[in-house]
Amino acid sequence: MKITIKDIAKLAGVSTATVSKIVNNKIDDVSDTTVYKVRKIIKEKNYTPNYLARSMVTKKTKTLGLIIPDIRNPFFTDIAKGAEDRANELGYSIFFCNSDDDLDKEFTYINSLIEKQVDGIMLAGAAKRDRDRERKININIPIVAVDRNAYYKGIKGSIEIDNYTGAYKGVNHLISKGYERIVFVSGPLETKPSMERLRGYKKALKDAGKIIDNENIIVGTYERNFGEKVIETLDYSLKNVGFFCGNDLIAIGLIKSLKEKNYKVPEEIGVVGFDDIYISLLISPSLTSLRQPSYKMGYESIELLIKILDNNNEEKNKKMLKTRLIIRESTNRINLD
Amino acid sequence: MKITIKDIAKLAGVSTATVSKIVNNKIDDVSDTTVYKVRKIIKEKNYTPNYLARSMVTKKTKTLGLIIPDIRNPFFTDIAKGAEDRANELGYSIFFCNSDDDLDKEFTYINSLIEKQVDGIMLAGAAKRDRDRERKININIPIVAVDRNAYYKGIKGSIEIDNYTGAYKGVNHLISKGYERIVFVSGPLETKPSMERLRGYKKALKDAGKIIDNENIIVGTYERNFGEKVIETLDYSLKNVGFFCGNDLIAIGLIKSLKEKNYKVPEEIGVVGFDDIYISLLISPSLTSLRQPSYKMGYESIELLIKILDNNNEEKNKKMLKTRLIIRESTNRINLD
DNA sequence: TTGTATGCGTTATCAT
DNA sequence: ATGATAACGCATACAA
Repeated sequence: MKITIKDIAKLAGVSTATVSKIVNNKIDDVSDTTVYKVRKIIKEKNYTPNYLARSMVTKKTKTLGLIIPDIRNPFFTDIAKGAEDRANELGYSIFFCNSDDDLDKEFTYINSLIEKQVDGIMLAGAAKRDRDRERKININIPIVAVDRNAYYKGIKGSIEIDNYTGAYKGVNHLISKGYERIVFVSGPLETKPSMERLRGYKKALKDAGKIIDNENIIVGTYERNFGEKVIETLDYSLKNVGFFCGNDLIAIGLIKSLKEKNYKVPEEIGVVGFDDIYISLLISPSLTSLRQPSYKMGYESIELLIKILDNNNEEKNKKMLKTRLIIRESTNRINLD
Repeated sequence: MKITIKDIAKLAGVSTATVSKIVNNKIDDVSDTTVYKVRKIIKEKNYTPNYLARSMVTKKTKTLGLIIPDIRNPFFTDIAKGAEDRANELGYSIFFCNSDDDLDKEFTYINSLIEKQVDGIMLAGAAKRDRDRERKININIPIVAVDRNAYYKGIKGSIEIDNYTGAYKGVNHLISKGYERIVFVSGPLETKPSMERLRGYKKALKDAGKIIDNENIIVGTYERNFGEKVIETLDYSLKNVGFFCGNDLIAIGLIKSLKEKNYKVPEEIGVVGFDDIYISLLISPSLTSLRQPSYKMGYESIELLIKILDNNNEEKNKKMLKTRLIIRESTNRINLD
């Protein structure tokens, strides 16, 4: 039988109200002696409050939901780790949900999280969105969107990456390395990151005096599998082509297929990824990529979410973090300019 | 204001008791007409029960805890994914915890999970254990141990891998490929998997008529970093050496350092990993490894845990899964035998 | 400074 | 077949 506040009250010869105050540190008008006495008994009896009962009356569960599209993508794993660490530091627990990039599954999870009365949700949304359906869902708890876009009513803040500048830097790097045709192997254009990267890609081409050709924009999913298949779909020569990829998984798949076809990377073909997941360092040739502060994104998203919950959110609830170009072997050839 | 069972009762002109019965499908002695009437109103009003209140009285939260050592290791990521999928299918939510292979952190998480009244815990324990301290913790909910060993009182079942046979197969493969000196680069020997693999390693050597030399057993952590440093510590020639590694991360680090020192893998040196994480396919040379059914381990652990919760656990609560040797480039040389 | 009483939303027991 | 009511463990408004 678990010990309750009543037991403590009886043992201490005080009321449950007094014990409750002491447990919650609202001891402004409780005498030092009773505080001492009760604390001692609490310690002795190893009493811990029942969270469920507490939540019933406070309407707060100290619990958050975390929804990410793909736990197998190290980028999201890092986000999750950052989120978990910060939540833990602030005394929150996290319900963990994997949407598999499926909006319906995301809906289901959101409902289930609301039923379980989480205080808030941190969401990296599924790729394909549906503005109308999302708007219809009645969400009365705050959501912080991270990385991906979403349209729920509950969204009260977001942590993003400067994808536009990141893409610009990556494409520009390929151009400066003398690759002639620059191909963008994009993730789903429904996602804001992809849209922004496309913008950056176009701007970089434009600034370099290159023409933008739709033939050079290939759209697929954020999966390695897509990267592996991509060259099969191209009907032009891959001589001196620079590939700018939507993420590292795509780039890794692409490099794999290029090697199998005996293309030389980086001599003939350059490849740039996005995310800088740790595998990118390990493959051969190692991958030039745009490093995202993924752990930080998770960490700060939870921080923002809890700040919103505490209503200390006078500051703006939108934050944009920077990327950094990490140059490795996959583009490291002598500049032909 | 959220709608409650009382509201439904009032609208239907029945008691909350009746509504409760219908909500929980205990309708043996409720008339069809009231069932129909109440169900209709529930649907109209979009009523969902308050889980906290329900849990207060049923003492069940339909919530589980999942503790793993390292979310950044794809092996555990896969376990987590399997766990989440099965929990979701069975109507449970998962609190997700990362112990960073730190026993103290594991303790803290277990306490916090118990406070949050999870129904059970699935645990892949931190590497270093402390039998005495573990035994002292009073745990009144079932724990299923997966992969790693642990000594808590609450442990009611386990899902393991046949590490002994796996190691035997891996070492035997190296021997059959003609590598002369077989070195075991082990993870922490406090973990049962490492102990079992050591047993398998020794048995394979013995069966091949080789002597067991402690100089050939290097112990470290399950991290890539350890693998990268390992050859620095060896003072014998690496000519024709076969490395059997405690996991793939170690093997990947080892291969990286071997390449940097211009050793030829697999011609001069063979490397076998353990886990077969997906990166092993992508590095160069690709890694021969022992595939573990990691997703399945997570999936079945949750299944077992919930079975124990439901008291349908007449079957034995211990299961041992098999490994499979996946041969790739890192050992693929012409047999010198 | 302390205690009493009520309510949070549900399930379960026992009458009716 | 249905309903009244206690109980779960706590926080809080208000009274003392």
